[in-house]
Amino acid sequence: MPSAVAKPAQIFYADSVVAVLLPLPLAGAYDYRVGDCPVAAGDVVAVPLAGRESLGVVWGAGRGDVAPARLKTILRRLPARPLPEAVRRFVDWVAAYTLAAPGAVLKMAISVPQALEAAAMHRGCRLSEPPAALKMTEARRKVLAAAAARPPLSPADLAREAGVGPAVVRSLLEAGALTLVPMAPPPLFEPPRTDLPAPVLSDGQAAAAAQLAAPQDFAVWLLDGVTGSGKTEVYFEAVAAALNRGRQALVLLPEIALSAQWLGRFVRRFGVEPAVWHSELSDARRRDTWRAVADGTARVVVGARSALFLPFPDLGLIVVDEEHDGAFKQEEGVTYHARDMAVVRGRIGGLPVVLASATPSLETLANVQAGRYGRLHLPDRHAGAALPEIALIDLRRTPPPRGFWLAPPLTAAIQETLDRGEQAMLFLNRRGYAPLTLCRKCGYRLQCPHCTAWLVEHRQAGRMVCHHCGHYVRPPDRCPDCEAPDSFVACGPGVERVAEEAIHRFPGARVGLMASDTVSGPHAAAEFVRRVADHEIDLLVGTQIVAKGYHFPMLTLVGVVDADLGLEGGDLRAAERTFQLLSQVAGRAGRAERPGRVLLQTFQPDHPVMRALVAGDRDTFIAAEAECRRDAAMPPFGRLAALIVSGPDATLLDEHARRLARCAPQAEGLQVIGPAPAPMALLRGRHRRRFLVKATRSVNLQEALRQWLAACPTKQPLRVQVDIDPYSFG
DNA sequence: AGCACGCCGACT
DNA sequence: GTCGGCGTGCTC
Repeated sequence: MPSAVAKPAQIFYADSVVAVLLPLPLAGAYDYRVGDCPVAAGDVVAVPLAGRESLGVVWGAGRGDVAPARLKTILRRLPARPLPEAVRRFVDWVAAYTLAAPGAVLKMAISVPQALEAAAMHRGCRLSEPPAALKMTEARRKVLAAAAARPPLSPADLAREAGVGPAVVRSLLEAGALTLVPMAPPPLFEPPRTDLPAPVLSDGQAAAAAQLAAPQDFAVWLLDGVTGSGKTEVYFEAVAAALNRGRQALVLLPEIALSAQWLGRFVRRFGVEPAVWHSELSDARRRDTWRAVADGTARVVVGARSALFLPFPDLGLIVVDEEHDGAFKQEEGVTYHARDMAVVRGRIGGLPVVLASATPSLETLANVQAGRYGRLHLPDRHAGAALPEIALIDLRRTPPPRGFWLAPPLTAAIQETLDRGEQAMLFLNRRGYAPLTLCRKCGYRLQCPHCTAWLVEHRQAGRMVCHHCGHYVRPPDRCPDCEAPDSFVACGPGVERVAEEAIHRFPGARVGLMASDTVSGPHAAAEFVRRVADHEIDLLVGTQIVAKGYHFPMLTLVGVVDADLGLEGGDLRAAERTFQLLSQVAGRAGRAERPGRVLLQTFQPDHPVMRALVAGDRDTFIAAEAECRRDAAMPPFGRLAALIVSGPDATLLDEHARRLARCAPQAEGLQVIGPAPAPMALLRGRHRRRFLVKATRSVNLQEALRQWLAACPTKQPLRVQVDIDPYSFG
């Protein structure tokens, strides 16, 4: 169903009434009268709102449910490109699906107010008639020569080109030897080149690439291949094909800040950097990137989940890499799953969507089985590299020495690896020094005042930190409860403690610690990755950020300190997620010609996850998981929504939760469980209760929830948050 | 999301 | 007697 057939946009003239969607959490679009300037759907406009001015987007004809006397008139049309129809339909669809206010979803699409105003005028330096008495210097000569040889450049660029300081250009402008003339802004993104030599693909890769590169309307493909099988090269060919058809392409990655290696691969294939989109962009960069996407000069965007809401006028491909990754689920504000919404965006835009993973989600595999998605399988590691050998260390039989966390078989393997001059990695998905700190006299634990959580000691930072709200305190000198001095003792390992142990056990080795709080920001991460790649680090200790996408040729041993960690807590997806995470970590070991080895420390060597990892038998494990979910009518075989009610006062909250329970929907195929304390019963100072709503696939879950919430409205300061398809719940 | 309106405590 | 705290409610 191609939607590329452009309908001529309806134009609304003076005095007609249009609906304008405002980027606010309102129930719907507001009607406004059109002023002297005609507008069309998608136009960005400024409108009066409660005595102020707000931006908004013309959404269509007015709804006519507000008295004409109350209507206000659109103030002006902004010079931004109109929001494409596909994006507007996408906003409506996401709002209806997630039960978010349409305006709240629109806000994600026009989150860059400065991008909507006229672009600042760019000025370039051009040679003018030199004044008679211009004092000539070497630096000035260089600048004038540079200016003569080129089209106008900005003063800063001209100075750089001439190899002089900016003051020289300024003085020449003041002297009148150079004048500023208006110029087109320099392009921020060069068009990617598709004519560079593509890497040599294996037969399997080539077949998959050919399938993806073929012209197609909406279709979803699972690109299923083990770590190192060359999925990236394959989807790059799909990107190249989209570019050759004159379309834009979007690649979603779970952790954009950390993928300097990914960018390097892109540059090698396409000769230029793609446009990058994530939350840490500077305001100016964000504004310029948004505009470049809207006007089509950004041909390829790589970004985190929010890039899905960029105003692509001509999107021709979406790739979701590591599609199983939980980071695609947005949990705050509008709760949506970027992988699922990518599929929706593809359907609306009539374009193919590629979901790539070595360990696809059960949801995606179920869609493959049902025939909704196609599957392209890459069975082998590229260039004949062997898959790592995975073995278990049974902590019941070979425990570490008292007070240590690395068992003898693991330390022996690390020593061998280091002796061979290779690198090893220790993985533990737990930040800080120890997960638990308590008073050895009275058992007192330091708790976060705003959350249901203990404070975690971060020894490097000298703080006790809450991992949920960021609250921290200095470690107290004496127990706040029994006042015993220096009585706190760390229980269990965090990465800092494992790093400490590694330094102690392997005195000659250069140990590097990588966690999201020890390498802050993209630059620090890139520098750390470079040090590992250049073998300035022998033994790498890290949390899950080391599991994502890096590949270090000399890294041949991966030790998982606590493979059981993710299995605690009885979460629906605990086993699936542990399998995915440990598979991904294991994939860090050995590539190219050096075989890798993975050792998992576990107390549960018979657990299906451990057995599947050792046997390399993903499919049997997934089939068993799927069977459990089917029996329990849980996703992807049934539908699920979570309703979190929160408020500062627990008593008022419980009262309202009981009220909600009384008017809970009762329907065939629909079951409401709760209220129960939410997994974080206190978060950032708000108490939380949760309902789970289970439904069969035939039930209109959104409609049932809408009616429920309408029948039992929630008043400030209480709040309800709806989470359709919740991802994690204890 | 802002912003005004409105009703109860510490100051000129 | 006022200034101001933020709870509540509205914006076409």
